[in-house]
Amino acid sequence: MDEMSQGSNLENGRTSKPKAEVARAKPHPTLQCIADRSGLSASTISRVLSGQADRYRISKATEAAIRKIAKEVNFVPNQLARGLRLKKTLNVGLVIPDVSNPFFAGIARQVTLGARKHEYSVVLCDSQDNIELELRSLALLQSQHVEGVVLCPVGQSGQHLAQFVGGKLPLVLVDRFFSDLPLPYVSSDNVTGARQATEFLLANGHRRIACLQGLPGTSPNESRVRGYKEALAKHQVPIDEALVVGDSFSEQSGYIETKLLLRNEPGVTAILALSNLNVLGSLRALAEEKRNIPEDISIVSFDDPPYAAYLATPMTSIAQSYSEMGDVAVKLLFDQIQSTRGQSCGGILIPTSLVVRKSVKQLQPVFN
Amino acid sequence: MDEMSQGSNLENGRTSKPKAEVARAKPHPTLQCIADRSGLSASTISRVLSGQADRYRISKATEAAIRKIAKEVNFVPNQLARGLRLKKTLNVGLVIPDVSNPFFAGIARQVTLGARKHEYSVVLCDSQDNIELELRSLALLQSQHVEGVVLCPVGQSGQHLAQFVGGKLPLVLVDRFFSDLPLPYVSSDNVTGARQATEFLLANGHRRIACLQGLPGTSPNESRVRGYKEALAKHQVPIDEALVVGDSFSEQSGYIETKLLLRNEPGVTAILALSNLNVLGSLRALAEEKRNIPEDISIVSFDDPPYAAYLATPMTSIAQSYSEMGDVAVKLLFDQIQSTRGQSCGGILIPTSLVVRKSVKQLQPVFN
DNA sequence: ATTATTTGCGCAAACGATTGCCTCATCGCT
DNA sequence: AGCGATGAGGCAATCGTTTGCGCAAATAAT
Repeated sequence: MDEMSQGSNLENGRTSKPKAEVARAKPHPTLQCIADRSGLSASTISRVLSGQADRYRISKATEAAIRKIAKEVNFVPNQLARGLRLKKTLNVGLVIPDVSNPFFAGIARQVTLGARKHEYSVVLCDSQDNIELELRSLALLQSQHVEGVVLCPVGQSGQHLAQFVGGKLPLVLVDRFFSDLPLPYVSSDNVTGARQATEFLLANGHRRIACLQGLPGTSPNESRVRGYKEALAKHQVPIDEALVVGDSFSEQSGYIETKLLLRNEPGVTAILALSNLNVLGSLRALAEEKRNIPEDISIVSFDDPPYAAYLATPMTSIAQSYSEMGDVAVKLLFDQIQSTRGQSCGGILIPTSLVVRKSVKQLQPVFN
Repeated sequence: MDEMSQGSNLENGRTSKPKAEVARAKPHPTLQCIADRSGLSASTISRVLSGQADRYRISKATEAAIRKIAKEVNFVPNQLARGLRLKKTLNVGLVIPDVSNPFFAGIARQVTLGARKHEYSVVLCDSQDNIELELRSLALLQSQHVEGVVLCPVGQSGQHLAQFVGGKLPLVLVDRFFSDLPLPYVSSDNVTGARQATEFLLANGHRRIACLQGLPGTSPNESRVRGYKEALAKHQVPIDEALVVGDSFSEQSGYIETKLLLRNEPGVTAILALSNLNVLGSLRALAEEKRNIPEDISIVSFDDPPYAAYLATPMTSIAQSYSEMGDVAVKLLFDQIQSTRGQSCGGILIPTSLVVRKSVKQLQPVFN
C-alpha cells in the first residue's frame, strides 16, 4: 500500500529549485486570501468575520460580499494565530489517572460536554496514576496555553501543586483535594456517603463490618473512613482497626485484603469497599472462596458504576453523581477563567446517594 | 466570594492611562525575556533551547548561560507561536461518540498514551453519537490545526467525510468504516469474531440463535451479522431473518428486542448480542422475565467489557483488543503525519478472541 | 463654498518563536 | 602585512489574526 512512499515520481523530485510549492494540499484559506479575492484588506475581513462589522462601520454590502467569499473558500480562522494575538486558546486541560475507569470516564464526559457549551475544547492527559506524569501533563498544558485545567490528582500530597496556587493557571481539583492547599475543588460528600452506607449495614444488623480502604492519606479515603467510623461510633459499635484494611484504590488491593480478611476475621459479616476497583477485587476473592453474596457476606460499594445493577448480585452502593461533579467542576473553572481576578478557592461537596440493591442481607430486625 | 468582582478597587480602576499593566500574574517568560536578561538576542536563545546550538555554533559558555537562565525563569516555549511558525501543533484530535462507553474509553486511553509517546497531546471531542456534532468537532479540530484525527464515526454513511479523503488532514477511522470511502481504518475482525461466537453456540447444540443487532448499515454491524450467517450456513442451519432483530447499538434496543423475542420466538435457546450495550439491555429484559442464564437461555456478547467476568453469570464474549486497536490507530495516524505524502488508505482488522465463561449452556454433545 | 461630521476602510504593529542571510572578530597561513 | 577560513551571534521577515489610529471620500452643517 505504499509503493510510492519512496517518493520517486517526477513531480516530487527535489531536483532543482523548489518550484513554487508542489501544489501540495493548499494549507488553509487565510484572511489574506479573502482579502486578495475581494480587493479589501485583511483588517476588514477580520472585523466582519468576528462580528465586529457594526462596531467598525463596515457597509452591509461589503459585509455580505466578504461573508460570501468566506463561505466559498470555506474559511476557518486559525486558532493558533488568534490565540497568540488574543491570548485566548479556547482550550482547557483535563488530567485524569485513567480514562477507562468508569468514574473518571464519567467525569471526562461531563467536562467535555460542559466545556463545549462554553465553546471550549478539552485537551486530555492521562496521568496513569503517576505523579510525575501528572506534573508533566500540567507543564504540557501550560505550554499549550490552555486557559484552565480540571485535574483529578493522584498521590497523597499536593505539594507539587503548590506552584499553581494563586497562579496564572486556573485549576480545579476533582475527587481528591488537599486541605493545606487553597485550590478550588469539587468532590463527593464522602463522609456522609460512607456514613450512610455504614448505617445501612448497621440497620441491617451487621456489627463486624470490614472497611476496604483505598490509598490512605488521600482526601476521599480519609473522609470515607471517617464516615465509616462516625457511623459505628454513633451506634456504639466498637471500632476495630484490624477491620480497616487496604492501601490502594486498585482491584488488586481489594482482592488481596478480602482474601486475608476471610482468613483472619471470620466474624466479619459485611464489607464496605471504598472504590469501584476495590469492590471488583473483593468480588473476585469472594467468588474464589465460594462465598455467596449476600447469604455468606454482605457488601456495599462506594461508587456506583453503570454495571452495578447487573452484577452477580446487584450491588448496593453509594452513587456519586458524575454529571453533577463534572458540571460543577466546569462551572468553577469558568468562573475563574472569566473573572479577571484570581482564583476562588472554595470547595464544593456533591451529595451522594445510597442505591439499595441486593448485596446486603438483613441479619436481624431493623433497630432504627 | 466575589465581593470585588464589580471592580471598584483603586488599582484596578480604568480611570486614566492603563498604567503599564497592573502587575497581573506575569504572562510567561518569553524568549525575549531571556534575551534581555542575558544580553543576547532571541535568535540565539531559540537556537540553544531547541537543541540547535551546535548547528549554529553557539559557544559552550553562552549555551550554558542561556540554559541556566531558562531554568531560573522556568521558561517553557509558547506552543501557539511555535505552531504558527512551524505549522506543527503537536496535537491530534480524538472524536468519539461517548467516552463513558468502556469500548470507546479503552480506545481513548490507548490513543492518549500512544500520542504521548510521540510527544503529542490529544484534543478530545465527544460527538454524542450525533453526526452533526461529529462534523462540528472535526471543523473545530481543523481550526485548531491538529495534525491528524482519530475518529470513531457515527451514522451509517460516511458521505460527510468525503471532504477529508486525500485531504490535508490525516484521518484514521476506528471501529466503523465506509467501504466507499478510501480512508485508512482499524476495526476488529468482526466477521470472524461473530462467526466464532456463533459456531461456539452451534457447537453447544444451539440451533435457534437470535441475533441482537446494532445499527444496520454500519460496518461493524453488517460484518457481525455476516459472520453470524456464515456460521449458520456452514453448519446447514437455516437462517431465519425473524431472529435478526434490533436497530441500534443502545441498551434500549437490546432490552426491547429481547422482550419481544421472548414473547414471539419461544424456540430461541441462545442470543448473540452485537454490542456491550445491547447485551446489557438484554440482561435487563431477561432478569425482568425471570429467565436464568444459561439454564433458560444462553447468551454471548460481542465486546468484552471489564466487568463481563463479574456479571450475574460471567459472560462468554468476543473480546476486542482495545489496546491493539488504539495502538494501530495511532500508528496509522503517525504514518500519515510523518510521511509528507498523502494518506495511505489501507484498512487493518484486529483479531478478536472468544472468552468462554459461563453464559452458554451445552444442549447436546459437541458435534464438532 | 467652506468647514465639520460621518462613513468606510486600510496601515502597521503587535503576539512569540524560528531561520535564512549577514556581519563582525579572531585566527592561521604565506 | 594581507587574505581567506572559521567562530559566534544578530537582523529582520514570517506564520495568521487583531486593533489602535488614521485617512480619504461623502454627506451635513454653516
